[in-house]
Amino acid sequence: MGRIPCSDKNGLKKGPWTPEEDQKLIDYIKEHGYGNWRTLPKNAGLQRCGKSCRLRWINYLRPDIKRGRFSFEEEETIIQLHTILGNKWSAIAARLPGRTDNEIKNYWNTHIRKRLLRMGIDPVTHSPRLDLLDISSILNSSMFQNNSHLLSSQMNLSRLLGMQQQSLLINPELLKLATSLFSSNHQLQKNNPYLIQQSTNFQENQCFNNQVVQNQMAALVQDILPFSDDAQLMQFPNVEEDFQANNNYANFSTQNCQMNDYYVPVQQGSCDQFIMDNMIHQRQQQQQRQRPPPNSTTNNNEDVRENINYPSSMLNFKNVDEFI
DNA sequence: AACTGTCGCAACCGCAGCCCG
DNA sequence: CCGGGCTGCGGTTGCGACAGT
Repeated sequence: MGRIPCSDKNGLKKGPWTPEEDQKLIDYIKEHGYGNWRTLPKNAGLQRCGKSCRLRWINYLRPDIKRGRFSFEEEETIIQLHTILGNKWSAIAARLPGRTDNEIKNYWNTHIRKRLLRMGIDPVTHSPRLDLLDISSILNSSMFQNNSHLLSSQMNLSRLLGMQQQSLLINPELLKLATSLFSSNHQLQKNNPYLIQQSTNFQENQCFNNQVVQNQMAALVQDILPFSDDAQLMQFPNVEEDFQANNNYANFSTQNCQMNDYYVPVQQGSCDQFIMDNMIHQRQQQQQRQRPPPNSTTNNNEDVRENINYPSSMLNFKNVDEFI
């Protein structure tokens, strides 16, 4: 595998490493440790450049390398970290013991990225991609009918869109984005069996989905009217309060929300997003316990993965600085 | 069986940033 | 401050494996 070996100007070998070369590098580093990659190949008796030696060691020969397929938890972690860090593969790898930046990068490009695209999620922004839904069908949608405060949000947005009709017509991309965000709640429920169908609490999901849409709508309004007071017309209710009151989720602190192994201090205004993230995390853990054991067949695991739709909140982190 | 297209991944390339004289 | 050397990172390449026809 890899490129055809070829010698460069300095007569150094390139291309795939042979087992003999690997052994030489391993033996040398075991005895002397690594460091000064420039002089290492010469000292180790290798016809390679230091860069190539370093890459081989870091990505393949290191004893703590974890080989094999990424676990579901690792996959989730990669997506979450990518939301925060972007293509900072080395930073992501630092939080995944035994995995290299190269491996994570390859896995992202060959698996996760494609899956997100299939789900209609932009792998770069982690937001729903623009679609071609008609605004009228969205505004007439019944998605908000059972939720009074969301209905008022809808009315506010309708008013807003009316006021901004001209600019939206001028900028069709914004119009598409608006329709996309309105439709995302419906799509979440329709296309997200992972999240919705396996839950025992529909109200909980409804609350979560509404929050996702509200957050995105709020962001959209800021995009549409970044310098206008009209943006203030969009007054989204505090779902966190509503949620805690109705569902007794007292274990979610408004000051510190646990995310995986991190305790993340967050600002009051954005904690609701973390609460939703936490809900998803707990639900995932619950579902994880219900999944087949890891030694079940690869095909089964693959089938499970291929049917997974990642919750939107998983792809929508806030308080990046605090998390890092 | 032969051909073609696609996928996965190891390895390379170029650049940016850091360090040191 | 400046320039050269070194390291590390992210993007890209290209081959082998595999699936589809």
